[in-house]
Amino acid sequence: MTGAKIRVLIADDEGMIRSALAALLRLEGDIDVIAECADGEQAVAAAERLQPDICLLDLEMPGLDGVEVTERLRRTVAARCVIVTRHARPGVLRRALAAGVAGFLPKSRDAGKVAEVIRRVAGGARYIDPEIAADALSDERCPLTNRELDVLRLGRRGETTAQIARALSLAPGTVRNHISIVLTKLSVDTRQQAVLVARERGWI
Amino acid sequence: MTGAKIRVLIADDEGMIRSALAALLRLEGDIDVIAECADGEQAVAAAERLQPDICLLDLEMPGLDGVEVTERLRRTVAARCVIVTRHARPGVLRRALAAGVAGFLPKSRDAGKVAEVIRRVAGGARYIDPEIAADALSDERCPLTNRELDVLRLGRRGETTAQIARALSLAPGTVRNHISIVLTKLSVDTRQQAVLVARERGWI
DNA sequence: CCGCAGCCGAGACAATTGTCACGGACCTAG
DNA sequence: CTAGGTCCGTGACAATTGTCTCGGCTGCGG
Repeated sequence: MTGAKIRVLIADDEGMIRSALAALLRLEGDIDVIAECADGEQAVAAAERLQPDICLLDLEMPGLDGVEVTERLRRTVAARCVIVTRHARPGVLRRALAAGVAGFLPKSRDAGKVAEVIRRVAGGARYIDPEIAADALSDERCPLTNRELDVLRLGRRGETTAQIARALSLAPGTVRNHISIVLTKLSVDTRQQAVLVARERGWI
Repeated sequence: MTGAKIRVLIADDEGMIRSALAALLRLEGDIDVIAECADGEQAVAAAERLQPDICLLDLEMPGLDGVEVTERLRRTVAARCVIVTRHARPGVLRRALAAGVAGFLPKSRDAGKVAEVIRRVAGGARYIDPEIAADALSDERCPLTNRELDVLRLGRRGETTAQIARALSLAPGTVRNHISIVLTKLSVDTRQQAVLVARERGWI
């Protein structure tokens, strides 16, 4: 034998994929799944307690998302984090890299890839999905200003102008003005479309 | 041995879960995964060609969704369909049952459950997730009329009234009227919120 | 100090969206 | 057949949203 197994923590809010990945990884001789978590808080708590080698984190989770978990763990746990996500966009990748993740894999890839990435990352290398990385290089930065992002975020769920204005202590006219600029910058006609585009690109 | 293996077709647009489920099912001695499809159209084509015993269909897929695939196959293929979904709401279950699905399983369940459900359904029984079934009994029906659903669906992505009206060959006023009634029925203030609520409850 | 550029905030105006009252078509019970 | 119900379509009106122009503030390089 070549040494201890790689100790892996898995966090994903969707039970079916969490258990499926865990089952497949357990079939690998060199990997030991030591924890399965359904949300970010659980993942942080379990990681601090068990000190895994690798954390395999879903990006979209209630409470803390995968990148936020990575940030929390950076100071307290030596584990290297791999982010798995269904919405693999350049903006998301940038955010993940800034948080110090060691691996980034979209869920469109084959499940077998997961074990491969875990091995590479455990060996000290980083693994960034090449396709998303290429997109990230050829893609421009978010053209929206902070205030514009605030307004867009507050309007994410169809909130009315008046509600957004109250939440930010602004005149309604100002909110409409910001939104108008957003619509121009993203070349769309309604705030709902703006929200979709911004989400799509990982800006909100 | 007890007979031929159960021939299963899998359709899910998310590669990771599709391949993970396929890999796990292949480990079962009595199940044979004969096709993996990434969308509804592929699933229909493959099912008509291969005549599987069971179709394991994700609900959320581009193009045809799982329920629509079930409807298409009802006349041409003897396969029994199992729907797997991440948004398991009573409305969705009702729609699935109306289409004649034989199994309904939310993705929050353990991956091991999938093989169990496939066996039961292949044996002629139906399997409906008990928790969702209970919800469906105690929950009210969609109060929206067909036309109102049309309008809401066409406006799903923030389309403008004029676009919806053109798509349905209606006067803009009519579209606004339908939307107004929808807003009243769902007690919300904007069409975007109406879309969110309707999606949440599985009505669109 | 000045000019300049970018961002924020605001109000006036125009366009779009939401509300209301109405008429016609269809079905069903009496 | 007739009354009462529901659904669809429509236009007039009101409310909200989007566009435009403006002024104040800050930071930066002459």
